[in-house]
Amino acid sequence: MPITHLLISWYHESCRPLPWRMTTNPYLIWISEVILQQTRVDQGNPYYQRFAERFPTVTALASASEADVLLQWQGLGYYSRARNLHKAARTIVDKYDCQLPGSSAELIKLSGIGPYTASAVASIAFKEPSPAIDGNVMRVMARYYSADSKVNSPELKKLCTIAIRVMMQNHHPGDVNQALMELGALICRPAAPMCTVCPIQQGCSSFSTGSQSKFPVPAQKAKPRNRYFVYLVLTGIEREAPYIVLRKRAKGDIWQGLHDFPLIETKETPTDSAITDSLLWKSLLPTVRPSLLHATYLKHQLTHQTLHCWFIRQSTENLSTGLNEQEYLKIPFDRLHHFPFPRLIQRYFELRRTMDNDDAPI
DNA sequence: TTCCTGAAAG
DNA sequence: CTTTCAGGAA
Repeated sequence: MPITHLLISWYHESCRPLPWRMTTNPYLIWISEVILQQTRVDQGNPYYQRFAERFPTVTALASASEADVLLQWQGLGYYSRARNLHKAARTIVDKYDCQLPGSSAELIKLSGIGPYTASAVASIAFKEPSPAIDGNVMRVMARYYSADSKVNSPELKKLCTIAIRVMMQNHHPGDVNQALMELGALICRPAAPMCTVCPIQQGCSSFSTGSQSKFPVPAQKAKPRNRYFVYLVLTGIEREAPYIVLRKRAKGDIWQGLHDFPLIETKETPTDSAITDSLLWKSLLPTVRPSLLHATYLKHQLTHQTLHCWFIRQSTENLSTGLNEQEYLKIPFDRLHHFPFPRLIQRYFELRRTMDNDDAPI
């Protein structure tokens, strides 16, 4: 029995009944692929369900505001995926007559669709024989061929492309792509692969020499840089309603389009005097003396940055001057759930709720 | 190179 | 408990 047959038979018997496998709707297949980029199935699944319900068509997605889309995406990370999804939906409505383009060559022109997603969608939705090569697939192939090229290298991608094209000659391209990804997720896992139940064990070079753990050869990883954030958590009461001051994050840095608090960033571990010296503190609270010792500290790890964050609570009664209302938003507590926040800020809110363990959400 | 998070590993 | 890891596009 040829290896590809064994793989595809295994896939048809053992594939998980995931919601996006229950549809032939190219739009929903696209959504699921974007959500699953850099995201595990268990984490992405509930997001897919809610997203598909809230935005059932390209038109629905294109009609929504970016903030609405980000709100649905809140907590998933890599928020550019949500912004790009929204942008691409508008392109599809404006330039493609509300229909998802039917080839990988056209799909790849859309925001947020790269070689992997273009091939995945085109192969699954349109039967195009285009290999979809992600980290899972590269791991499977590197082990199968004991390939020395590093993960993500052009060499390894080329090897994958050629081998998978051959597999697609006698099988549904979407099944071949999904079978390889499913094998990588369920059997040929990063650690402790389950070679004893692997459908393509008999052809696997690494298995034959017991060298599974040597492949794929890892790429070198960059070291994260440290950043130091001092957040001012300003609360007050206006017209009997408690509010908190938020700031929408701008372009050119992390979390763009999401919300956090007025921020003092320092180059090194902040000191109380560094805070009083900052422009923001001098303009808002020149008579108040900050204490980092009494601030809430949270550490937050991103791919390329380690954030060290202190949260200083102040009542806005102490404010010397008015806030710039263009930049800073006074938001009543009961409207906070309309705003998308990064996980760090959600964690801060959760922490406050636990510490106060009473009525106030802040 | 840069973007984020939750699960896994230590 | 803290740190590392997995996962594509621009």
